[in-house]
Amino acid sequence: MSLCLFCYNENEKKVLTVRNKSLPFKNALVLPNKLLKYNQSLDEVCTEILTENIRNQEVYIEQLNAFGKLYRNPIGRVIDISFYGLINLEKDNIVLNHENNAKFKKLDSKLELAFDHNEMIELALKRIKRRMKYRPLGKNLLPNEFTMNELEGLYSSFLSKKFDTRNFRRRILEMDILREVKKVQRNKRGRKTILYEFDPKKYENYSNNGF
Amino acid sequence: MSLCLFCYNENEKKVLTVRNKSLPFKNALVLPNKLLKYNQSLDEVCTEILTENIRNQEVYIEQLNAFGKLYRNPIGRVIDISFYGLINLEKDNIVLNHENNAKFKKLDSKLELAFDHNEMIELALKRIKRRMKYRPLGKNLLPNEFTMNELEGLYSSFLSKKFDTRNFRRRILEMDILREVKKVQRNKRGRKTILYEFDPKKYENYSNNGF
DNA sequence: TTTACTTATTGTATTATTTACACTATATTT
DNA sequence: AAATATAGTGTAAATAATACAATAAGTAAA
Repeated sequence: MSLCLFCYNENEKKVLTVRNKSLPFKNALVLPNKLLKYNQSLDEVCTEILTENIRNQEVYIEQLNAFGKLYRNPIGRVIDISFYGLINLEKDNIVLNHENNAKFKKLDSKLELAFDHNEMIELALKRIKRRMKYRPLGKNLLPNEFTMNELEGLYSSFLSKKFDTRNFRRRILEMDILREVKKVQRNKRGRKTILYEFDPKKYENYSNNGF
Repeated sequence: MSLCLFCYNENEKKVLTVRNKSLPFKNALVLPNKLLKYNQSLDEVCTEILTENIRNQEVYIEQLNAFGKLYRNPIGRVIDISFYGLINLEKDNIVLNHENNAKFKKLDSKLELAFDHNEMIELALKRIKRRMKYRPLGKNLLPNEFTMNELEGLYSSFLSKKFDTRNFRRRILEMDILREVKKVQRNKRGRKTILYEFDPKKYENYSNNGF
C-alpha cells in the first residue's frame, strides 16, 4: 500500500516522500508505503502510514488504484493499492518522521521515485483535477482562514491553468461554500485582504454529492 | 477479484451473475470472480474470469475499486479488487458458461447478490454515469450499426434520465463520433431509420482524452 | 388509391452559463 | 502629497443548454 499525500505550501503543490528502508531500491526516494498485514483493513494500513510518517491520522484520504503488473517490483509480485490524501501543514499539525527521511517535495520533473510511484502521483493528480470540476477543493489544503488569492492560486496550481480573477471569484462565490471571516489580513503594502473560511456543512454536502 | 460485466439488451442494462460454487454463500448469486494466483497480474485474472464465463476475453474493462473491509467475507480476510466491463451480446460472441450458471440479469431492486457485490454494481454504475459526461459511451454496448433511438435509449438508461430527442441528437452529432451508414433500417410500420456507426478513430480519441 | 396510423426526423426561440476585458479602492512608502 | 503595491469589482458578448411541436416517410386498412 502506498500513499500520495499532497500539500499546498508556499504556492506550490508538494508530495510526501520517504527514503526506502529495504530492498529493492534501498535508500531510493519513494512514496510512504507499508505492507498490508493479514488482519488489517486497507484503512488501517493508511492510518499506520500516516501515524508513522506525519504523526497525524485525521486526514482526508481517497482510494486511487490498484497497481498489479507482474514485474512492478523486481523482487517479487506485490500488488499495491494506492491512496491519495490532502493536508495542510500547519492546520494538520504534522510532525515529519526524520528517521524515514519524510519530506514534502515539490512536484516537478526532477522528482524521480522508485517503483511505479511516479505513475501513482500522475494518476492522483489527474483524479484530483477531474474531481475539482464537480466538487469543491481546498478545505483540506488551505488553512482555516484564507484569501481569495490563495484559493485562486491553489485552483490554478492543481488545474495548471490561469484564471481571470473576477470570473474566478464570481464562480467560487456562486458555489456557496465560503463565508467571510470578521477579521481581515493586513499586508505590508497595499489594501487589506478579506479572509474567508469554508462553510463546513455546505462544503461537506457539495463534497459528497457534487454541485 | 470480481467483475461487473454489463450489457445493454432489450432496452435494459443487465449484469453478468454466476452461482457461487464454494463456501461461504455457496450457491448464492454473485458477480463472476476468481482468486488471484501468485504469478498473475490483475489483467490476467480478468482474462481468466472472462474466458471462463463468456468465452471471450476481448472486452472493454476498467478497474473499479479495491474492497478491503475486514469482515466483508465471513470466512476470512479477502481483499477484492473489482473491475467493470461493457459488452454487446451479439457482437462480442458470448458463450455463457452454464456450469457456473452464468446469466445476465436485469439491474433492478430485486437483484440481490452475496458479499458486497451489490455495492460493487452500484459503484460501477456511478462511475459509468460520471464517465459518460466527458467521454463517449456506446461502442462496447451497442451493435456495430445502430439507430439514434437505440443510442438515446442507452444514454437514457445509464443516466436514468429522459432526453429531448432533438436536443439529444444535436448534442451527439456535435460530439463528432458518428457516421451514417449507407444502409437503412426498414421497420414494420413508419419511416425507415438511419443507421449509424462510431468513427473508430474519433471515438477512441475522445474515449481516451475526453471531450 | 385514399385515409388512417405509426415511427423518424428536423429548427427556432429562450434562457443560462461562460468568457473576455480594465478600472477603482485602499493601504504603505518615499 | 505623490508614487507604488495589492485587493477588489461590473458589464457586454459569446457560447451552451433547454424548451417546445410540426413535418416526413413509410405501412395498414378502408
